[in-house]
Amino acid sequence: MSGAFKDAAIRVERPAKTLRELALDKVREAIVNGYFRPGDRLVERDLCAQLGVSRTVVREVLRHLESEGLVANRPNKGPIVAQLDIEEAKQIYEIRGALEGMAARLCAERSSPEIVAALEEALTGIRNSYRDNDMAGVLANTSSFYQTLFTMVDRHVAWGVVNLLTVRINHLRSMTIKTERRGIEGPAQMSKIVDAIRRGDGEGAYRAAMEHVAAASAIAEAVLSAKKSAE
Amino acid sequence: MSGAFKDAAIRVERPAKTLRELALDKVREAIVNGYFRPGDRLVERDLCAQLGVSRTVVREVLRHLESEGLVANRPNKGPIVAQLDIEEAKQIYEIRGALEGMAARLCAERSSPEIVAALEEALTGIRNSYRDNDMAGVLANTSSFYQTLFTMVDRHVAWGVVNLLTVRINHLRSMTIKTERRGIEGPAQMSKIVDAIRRGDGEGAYRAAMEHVAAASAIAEAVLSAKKSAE
DNA sequence: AATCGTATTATGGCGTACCACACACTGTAG
DNA sequence: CTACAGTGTGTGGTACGCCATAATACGATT
Repeated sequence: MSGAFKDAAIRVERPAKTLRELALDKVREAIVNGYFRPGDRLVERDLCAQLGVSRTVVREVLRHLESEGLVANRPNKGPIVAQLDIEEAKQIYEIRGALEGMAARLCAERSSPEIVAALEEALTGIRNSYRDNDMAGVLANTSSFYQTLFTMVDRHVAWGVVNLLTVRINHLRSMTIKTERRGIEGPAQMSKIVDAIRRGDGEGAYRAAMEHVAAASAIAEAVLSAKKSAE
Repeated sequence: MSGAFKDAAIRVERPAKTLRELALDKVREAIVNGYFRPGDRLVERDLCAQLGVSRTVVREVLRHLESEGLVANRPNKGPIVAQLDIEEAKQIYEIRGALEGMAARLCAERSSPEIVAALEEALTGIRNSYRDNDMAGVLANTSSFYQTLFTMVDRHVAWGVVNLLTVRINHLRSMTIKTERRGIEGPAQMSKIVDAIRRGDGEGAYRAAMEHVAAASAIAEAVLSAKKSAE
């Protein structure tokens, strides 16, 4: 074997993302970070102009986002940015709890220094972002923490599900993490997860993960109902 | 108020499914029941002819199925029917276990005669379908059983997730239910779930649901590896 | 004859133009 | 003041064309 080629390490790494994928990312990002607000209409031809692509592409993007739950399609009236009602949000948190709990348990059961180290690295990232008041960083590192939880035990499908659901509550997440004391409690709860994993305590890791999500859910519910009554 | 119109009881019941939705259902069905086999190419222009719709519609349908995981898109080569590898199937079963277990626990915790009755009705449907050797009926009624489990406690989002994942393993399901003795063991396991719910035993319902899925997963794994080695 | 370069084909990616239909709005006539 | 017709906006859907790329077939050169 000629050594250098036995793995694909030198592959040219095609940036050949199709226009459709680029547009998809743009619009999704625009929705999750609030450029388009829930209830806003997404007029195809307007999007064409804003994105600089054709209607064909825009339509495919809208379909895709629809199946992700970020966009709602009203028959004969066109797509709008999906509204998140409180009931749905609670269910999403509940599902995340079940799946993240499952992943945490698996991590604990096959606990290893690598897993613990990777999780602690993400956790440090979160603490640093809080310290620097970098809320976008907090979100990113939190995602990274959970991604580690799932991928360390090769649960890519479950991670995909969690990721899919998470984008739908993204603006909620960005509100919960700004809550008073969350900068201390959040990392503390995650630290409990890591501790349980370190000592191989599956049940403890499961419960700790559930509790963390439950706390986030409670805050989200409070925020959401506060916002609702303010309208 | 003019009385007869105050509720929408006589509403025309929108036949207003768009062409796109019809086409989507057709293609999805064609994939899950094996008309298109894993690995088959899905040539856009051919599908246009077969479905009698335009390329725009076909493309949107393919994108949608891609995000459902039923279709895989190879860059610059076009879409094929997704191949299901054994690892992914196991993960899907695992997730179903976590979510169905969660739903079963919730049903048990707020146990009511309605819930039990609805579940038993679905269970009877399964038994009858087995008796009549109606395998399509078994699948439909099994879905119905789980749908009841989720919707009785208003977990529509979780049901959506399970449903989404289930279509990806549909042909596996149709193989597992044909397995010897499954016609007896399957309903027996589900009956244990209902029993636990009836007596309000959340933990028992959770475990029974997990066990049922685990059994299905084991059979699926056996079937899949047998098929693999046969190739 | 084997190999290498080139033409062809198949197909996806993308854009444009067009029509039909549903809905909201608006101004006008009764 | 209301009913209604006209109008504009926007989606649903179709047809067609162009370009880029991958695979294959074919032909030329050594």
